Amino acid sequence: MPRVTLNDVARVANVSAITVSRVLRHPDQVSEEKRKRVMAAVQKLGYVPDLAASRLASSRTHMVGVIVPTLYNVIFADYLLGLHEILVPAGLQVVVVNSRYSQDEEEAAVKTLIGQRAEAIVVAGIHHTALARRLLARSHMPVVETLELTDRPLGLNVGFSQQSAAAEATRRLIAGGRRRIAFFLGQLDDRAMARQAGYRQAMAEAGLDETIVQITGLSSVRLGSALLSRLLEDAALPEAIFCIDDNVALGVLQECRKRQIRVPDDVAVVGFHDLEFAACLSPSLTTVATRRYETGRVVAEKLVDAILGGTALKPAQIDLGFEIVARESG
Amino acid sequence: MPRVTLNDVARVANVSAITVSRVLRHPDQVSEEKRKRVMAAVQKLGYVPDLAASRLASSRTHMVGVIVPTLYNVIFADYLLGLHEILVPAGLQVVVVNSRYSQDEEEAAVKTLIGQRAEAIVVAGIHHTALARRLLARSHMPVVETLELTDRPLGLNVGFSQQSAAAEATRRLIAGGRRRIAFFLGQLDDRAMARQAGYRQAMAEAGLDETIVQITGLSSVRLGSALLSRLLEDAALPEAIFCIDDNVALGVLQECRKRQIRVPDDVAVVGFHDLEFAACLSPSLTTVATRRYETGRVVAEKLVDAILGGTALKPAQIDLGFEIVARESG
DNA sequence: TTGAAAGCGGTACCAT
DNA sequence: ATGGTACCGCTTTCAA
Repeated sequence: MPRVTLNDVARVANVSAITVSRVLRHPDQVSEEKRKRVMAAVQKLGYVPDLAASRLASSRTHMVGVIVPTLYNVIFADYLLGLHEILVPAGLQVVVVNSRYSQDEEEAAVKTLIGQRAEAIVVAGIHHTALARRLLARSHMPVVETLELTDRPLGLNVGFSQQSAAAEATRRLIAGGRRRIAFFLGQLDDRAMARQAGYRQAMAEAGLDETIVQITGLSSVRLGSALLSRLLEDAALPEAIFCIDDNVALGVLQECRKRQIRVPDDVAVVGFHDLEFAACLSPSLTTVATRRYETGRVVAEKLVDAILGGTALKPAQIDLGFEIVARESG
Repeated sequence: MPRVTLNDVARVANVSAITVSRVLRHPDQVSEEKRKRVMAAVQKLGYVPDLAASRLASSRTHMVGVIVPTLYNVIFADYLLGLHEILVPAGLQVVVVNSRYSQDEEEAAVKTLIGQRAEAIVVAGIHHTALARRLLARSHMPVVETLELTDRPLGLNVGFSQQSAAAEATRRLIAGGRRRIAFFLGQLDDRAMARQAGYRQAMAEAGLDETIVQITGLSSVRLGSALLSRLLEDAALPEAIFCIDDNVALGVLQECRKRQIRVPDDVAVVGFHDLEFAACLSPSLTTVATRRYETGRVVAEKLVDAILGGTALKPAQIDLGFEIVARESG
């Protein structure tokens, strides 16, 4: 199946190859007559330019690579939307690669994106394999690490302190008079680890004992339900439960309902992320609002400046912060 | 910033360029001594092959393009996971492009993917612009349409009948003695339209009046809550509410709780998709289970056969069906 | 096992 | 405004 090439179009339109190329990229540099002939030929043949050839000749790919650990979590959808909304209108394509919470898959993704000669790489998180770090550092391309803060950024770093956010939320519960506060989580990925550290820090500051309940697995509503059941198997109900995220918190709320446990009277429940449903649950969910969408936008704006301006991305750290949103659940 | 090329590696390793290429792709065809020298040079220089050049020379891209309308809906995460799990081990890269529920953006995505010379295109849905259809038909590449069934498939078609599923769920409510049944939805995308048609069909069959409440927007928990509030502004509570999906259903359940409306005693609530949380809500949610993950796997298996086997994708229609899951809510 | 040369499909550069 | 030519970085012959 012979593919339609620039030369095929040129032959049909009876012009040179370069003229076809110009019609497609700078139509105003070509006379109207030839332009029409070329466009007609393009239509007729169903010609679509080969981006690999274009990239090889021009060394432009118009492509930004974005590595995320999962697509199961709405927070990444928010974040990708923010990136998308700025990059696409600027003529840059967003290529999403899923690393499935594996540093090795992340390394593979980095190789792929460098191999594709992406014009920038945006990666969620700050922990990478040594080789991935080395490749990114050498790649001479703009690199952005997001959603956490790091002391040794590879380039730009936009996010917030997961640990401070968790510590702050825990301190608030303590200030509200709750003493026995449990921390519920699923898998211990980087961000979960940072939040757990924040919880432990706040508990230690107040001289309180930790209660950490973990069942490995992606965070989910079902997981929240299971975590509460697990805890109640061999312990009394705590005064508060701080959940790794809102999905888990929703599961806890459902399980409380099933067991006739009153929230917040019997137990306070706090989530993380302020997903869209948090405000309209009954009771509404107290949580930590994070700025995923803004993160995407800020990153994208910096990248557009750097890529289209042809300047290097200035290394910097941008802390977008977080906010504790107090609602009915605790 | 001069990029490291195959020739740079060859020079450092003191071999020819083609030998470096062989070491990277067919290591067993090269003597151990040279192989070691080459690998050392690759490491030292941080060489990453240019995929555009490779593609141009070999006409293989190892890339499958997948177009989805949104990343906000977990059903697409399930579906992508199924695709991922088969394609990646087979050495094929999954490139996800978001069309944001726009046929024009879908057409742009098709152009991009054809331009990238993806080895196959998988698109969610069966409605496309005329040009997108034409380009796909001409592209000579395997094309798969998913998650719905169509009479005129472009190639392979894997999914289920959204309309039948919705009609079936509605009939079940009717059979349970419910008469005044409302249908709640957000935006009227293709799949929403098909489900609405199923609801109307079942209501018409039974000679019942329709009550359709719509507020444009992505489906969400908040939307479900708003839809019930809207309905109750100028109508009595119906006997049942069939929601466009489980998120909306969850919103309805929360709003019911807030208003002290008992489910299923006062009103039955039915969702769509059987998302992970449906089973552990209280009351648990009756819904229509759909097979997103299996869809992804089946599609991927067929593609692997076609691409690696070098055979054309046999046009066919695969109906994966659906299942009504009766739980406490209705 | 190894290498030289041609060429994949475009674009940059320089003429005309 | 238009075209000729070299070349982007790699792989595919084909020969040695």
